[in-house]
Amino acid sequence: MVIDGHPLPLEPRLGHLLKQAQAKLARASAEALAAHGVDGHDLAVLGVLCAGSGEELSQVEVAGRLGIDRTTMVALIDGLEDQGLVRRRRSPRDRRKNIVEPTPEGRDCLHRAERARRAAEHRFLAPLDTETASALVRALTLLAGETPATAE
Amino acid sequence: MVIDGHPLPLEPRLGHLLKQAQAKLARASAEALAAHGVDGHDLAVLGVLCAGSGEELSQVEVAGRLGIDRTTMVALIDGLEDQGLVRRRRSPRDRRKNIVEPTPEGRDCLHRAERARRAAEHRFLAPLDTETASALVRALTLLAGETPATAE
DNA sequence: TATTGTTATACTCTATAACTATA
DNA sequence: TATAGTTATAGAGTATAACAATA
Repeated sequence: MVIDGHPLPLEPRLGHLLKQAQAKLARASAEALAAHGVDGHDLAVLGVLCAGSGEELSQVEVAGRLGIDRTTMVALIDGLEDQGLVRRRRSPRDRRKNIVEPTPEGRDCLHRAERARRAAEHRFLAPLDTETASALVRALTLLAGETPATAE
Repeated sequence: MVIDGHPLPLEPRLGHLLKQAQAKLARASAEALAAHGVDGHDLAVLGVLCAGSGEELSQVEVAGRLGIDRTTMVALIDGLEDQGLVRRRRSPRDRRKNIVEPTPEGRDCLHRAERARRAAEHRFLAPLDTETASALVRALTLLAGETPATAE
């Protein structure tokens, strides 16, 4: 990183670049989402709840789809429920499960906040031309994926 | 993220991709560096100390070049000094400053660990062809940079 | 016995405040 | 008064352990 005019101390490190780029986008997204009263995790949960084919999702199922822990999900749903964006109800078929459903307000919030997030992402990508931006997404998708287990 | 066969819940989010890619590379680098008894921060400090034109660097100067806090630097240097990889000595010209110098062991460690880190980075980039990989680095460099202040 | 929701706990990482010695 | 090094503290974020209810 260049600090007050010092030259780059090392050849650019991919790890640093990824970290800085991620942090910068995260800041921009957080700023864009703040106006809608949600953060990235909230938005992801709402997205999962509203994306599906109307199937009922429990807390662990939402957590599983987002790759976060079920213990983390509790506070997340608490916050969304306090804001009236989702509702919990016991599943009649398996009384251990909390079915989590978006409210109309939740669906509305999702649409507005998701638009804001996309706009922030678009602004973030503005330094790149369209082809470079999609090449970036393609490359990151390849790199972020699970490494296939090698036969050893 | 795809969890046990579920389809992608949302269109791929750039933020998630960046985070996952960064985390995956960080894990691979940490694993590669562990054999040399250092982590990424240690390596970065050694790199700054050994990169220069022989100029003496104090703790704050190293911290400034790496964009980390001077309070974080203390424990970092402590660890490196305990391992015999760097030495502290008071600057005779400004007795507030600790000049931090790499030992021969530190230089040796840097070279070996840096080679291991580069190899891990290379393996991480293996899913991409050479042109795509350099395009990725170029794109990330553009994106990670300071956003020029807009005239508003 | 295993799973779901929940709470409490611990642990990492980093940011802030404050102290000392020097300038 | 400002800076360098240091320590202690606090906060966010996340992982682990344990418990009650239910399967």
